[in-house]
Order: sequence, then C-alpha cells, then structure tokens
Amino acid sequence: MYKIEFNDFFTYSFSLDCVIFGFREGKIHVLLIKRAMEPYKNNWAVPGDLVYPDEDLPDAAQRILFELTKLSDIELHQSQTFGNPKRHPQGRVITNAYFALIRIPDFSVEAASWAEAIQWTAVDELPELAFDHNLIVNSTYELLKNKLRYEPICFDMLPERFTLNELQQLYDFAFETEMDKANFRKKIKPIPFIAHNEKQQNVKHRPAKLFSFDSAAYQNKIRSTDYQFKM
Amino acid sequence: MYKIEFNDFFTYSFSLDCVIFGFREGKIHVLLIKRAMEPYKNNWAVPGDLVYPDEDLPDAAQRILFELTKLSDIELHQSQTFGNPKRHPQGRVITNAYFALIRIPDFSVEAASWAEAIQWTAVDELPELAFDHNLIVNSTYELLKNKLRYEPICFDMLPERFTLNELQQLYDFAFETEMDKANFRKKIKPIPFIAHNEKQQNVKHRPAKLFSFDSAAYQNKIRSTDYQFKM
DNA sequence: GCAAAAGTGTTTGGATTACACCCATGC
DNA sequence: GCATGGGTGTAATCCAAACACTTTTGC
Repeated sequence: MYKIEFNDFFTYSFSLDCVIFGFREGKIHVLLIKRAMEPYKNNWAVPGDLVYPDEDLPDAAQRILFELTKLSDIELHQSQTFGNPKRHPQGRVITNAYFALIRIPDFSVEAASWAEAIQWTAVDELPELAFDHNLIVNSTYELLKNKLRYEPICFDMLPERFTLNELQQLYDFAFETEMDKANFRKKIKPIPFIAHNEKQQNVKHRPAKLFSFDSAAYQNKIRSTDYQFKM
Repeated sequence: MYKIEFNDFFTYSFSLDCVIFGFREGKIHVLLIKRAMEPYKNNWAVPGDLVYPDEDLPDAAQRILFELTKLSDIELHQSQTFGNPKRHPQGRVITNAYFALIRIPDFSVEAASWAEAIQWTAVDELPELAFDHNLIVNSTYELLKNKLRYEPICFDMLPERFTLNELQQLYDFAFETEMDKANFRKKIKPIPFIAHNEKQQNVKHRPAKLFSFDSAAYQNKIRSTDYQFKM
C-alpha cells in the first residue's frame, strides 16, 4: 500500500462559513456580504474565515458571527463540510458550514463595515455567489428546513413577541405549504407559549394577540414527558 | 482587527473516519479495528486515514472503505466534522466522519490484514475507543437512526432477501421499540417489495416468505407521486 | 398434538382535514 | 357599513394502536 509521510499532508487550509438566517416579510433570508477582495472580488458570498490552528470549530463559528453581527450567545448548528479540491482557486481549502438563526432587527448593518456591502436576501432569490457558496447555502437551507420540523428553533428568527400568523407564515414559507389557519392552531397546541396581554399595533384590522415561546416550560416538558416537538 | 498570514494556517491535517454499520443477530453493529500502531496502539477505533491533498472527500471515503473491506460501489453518507484542537495527541487533525451500510456476510474479515484485529461490535456494546471515536460513532449512529426514518437505507444492511420479521427487528432495535407485528406490516404496506416464491430454510416453525426491496419501483414511485418513505 | 412463529382481520380512539362561522379594528 | 384579517367550532375522514384469531412448520 502506498504510504505518504504525515508532514506531506500539511498542505491544505481549513475554513468555516457561516450561513446566517433571519425571517422578514414572510420569507427566510440569508445574510450576504459583498467581497471587498480577491478572489471573487465584488461577488456576494456568505461570511467565512480561516479557522485558527488552536481554535475549536464552535468557537470559530461564534467569532465569525460576532465579527459580522456583533451578536454573541447565538446558538450555532453544524451543517455540512465541503471539500472539493477545486472549490477554492488559491489552493485546497476544506470548509465547514455552520448556521445561525438571528432576529433581523437585533442586528445593525453598520456593525459590519469590513465588507464592501451587506444585505439580507430571501433564500428563494439568491444571486450567483462566490466559490461554491450557492451549494453551501442551499444544502444548509435544506438542513434548516429539516430542523424546523423537529426542533423549536423558529423562535430564534421570530421577534420575541410574535403573532400566531407570523409563526404560520414562517412554516408556510419553509415547507412551501398554505396550511388552514384553524388547523395550524390545532397543530401547535402542544407547544408551550406565553400569551401576553398585548396586541399588535397599527394594523388596519383586528389586532392579533402576541405570544412568546415558553422555553422553560418546553425544557420541562421534554424532560418529564415523552413529548417531541413536531411540525 | 488581527490578521494572520494565509500561510500560517497550513499547520493542520485533515482526516476522514469511516463508520461502517451492519446488521446481525437483531442488532446494528459497527466495524472496529484494533490499532497496530501509536497513538492508541492496541485500542479499538473506527478505520480512518488522512485525506490526500488533491482528493475529494467522497473519493477518500470510498478509498478507505475499499482498503478495509474490498467492497466498492457502496453508498457513503456524510456525517459530522470533529475539530477539537486536542482530539489528536500529535497535532491538529480535523476529521470528517462518513458512514456506510454494508451486508456483513458480503465482507470477508481476511481482507483487512493491515490492522491487528478487526471485529463487528453491537452499537449498544461499544468498548472505550481511541481518540474521540466514541463521540464519532455515537453521533453518527444518531444520524443513521434519523436517516432510517426517511430513507430506505435499511435494505443496504439486510440480506438481499429478507423476511418481514428481520426488517421489523432492525427497526425495533434502532428505534428501541417493540412494534406490534400486524401494525408493522400495515405500516410498510406502501414500500414496494418483490415477493419471492421462496421461504426460510431450517427453521423449526412455519417458514417466513422472503422479500427484496424493489429499488426500481421505489425510484419510480418517488418520481411520479408525492410518496415519501416514512417509518 | 404441541410449541413457535407466520400472517391477517376487526375495533376503537385520536389526530388531521375541510369548511363554516363569528369577532374586532380602521376607515 | 364594509373590508380585512383574527379567532374558533364541527363533522367527516384517515391513521395508528390494541388485540384476537388462523395458518404452517418441526418435533
């Protein structure tokens, strides 16, 4: 069997790309930056960076997310790894995708001055991206849709207080469905919510009640019963 | 912002570990090798190797699988990436796990002479493994269980001709259930099978009919209807 | 005949679906 | 009042679980 020296393998680099999702105007969006440098200068891409030699992957993901959004303590989810030898024009760069869900209003665009431009783009209206980033975003979005079914992570994208209709819009967009309103509300019955004595403002119809996800009750529920979040 | 030179990042290595699953005696098993060299000499581990600098990840996975089992054309599934800086005692080695499902009798133990020992171990009876391989196997097994729900991959582990009871045993083991026989058979009704005019041999009770998974009919079904495999 | 597992039918209760209707607000 | 979306109840249907029963083989 052909054997290669251990040191001869130290010829590639390892990066981490962050796919940051948010929800706005009924659609799931991705945060894109316009690259200010070569390669792919002026192309849109997801934010990414090389991983430091002594840095763990979740730490690198938190760092990259913070550098761009100034947000910390955001839950990050590992997506897939993309290792095609030709994916980076300057050499072999294997990249690991992570994704985060944030509330778009919590993030201020000004914070990210190091990129030439920055923009939220609906996942169904992506332009052509740098590197293999279209593949990365699309694969990661598939993963997100899957997680939305079995984990209550949609609330990381919705405002802290949301209407049941906003919640339904999120799922209708992700699953490409148009669920019946009454049936949707029956479906979410098992999810623990905090109902606020507060209503929508400035709408020209009957204002909807505002809800929050009851995280403590949820944790308790999965611990003490065999309840499983399911959409 | 602190900026590090691109070349300073070329200080880690990238490996690929193959978690190979099979089904035997009512349990899902993993193929383990006993390491013949340091580090972790004489410890059990899953087979893995460094990725060649110009090698794509799926190719590396196929190569490692072939070197060990001499089996080719096996479908490989990407699992997670493990990048803890301390996971390898000799340096930073980021590893990507892949998994494969094989029919245990198709694989001959003799083929794998390069390891000190080789052995199928039930996933619920794993010993302590080298590196972070317990984490790798357990995480990958979770992923496998998830895929068993939505993709007809169980048939890659079962013999080409199997009894419905063997199929149920596989799912009962994976999902830690004891489904009712009659209900299980109703549940699998939508799955396309080829029913053979052949029965179990050498059993001291009524012999069961043998079935195969009808892959062509399945492909056809998912293309032409909105059928979705679901267990 | 008996043990053991193969293989099938019936009943029941809970969840999903379709659909209809009333309510609160702005203009 | 009317347009708009918020919010809820009911009946029909489908599906999953529980359970009982018959069949075929070896000994």
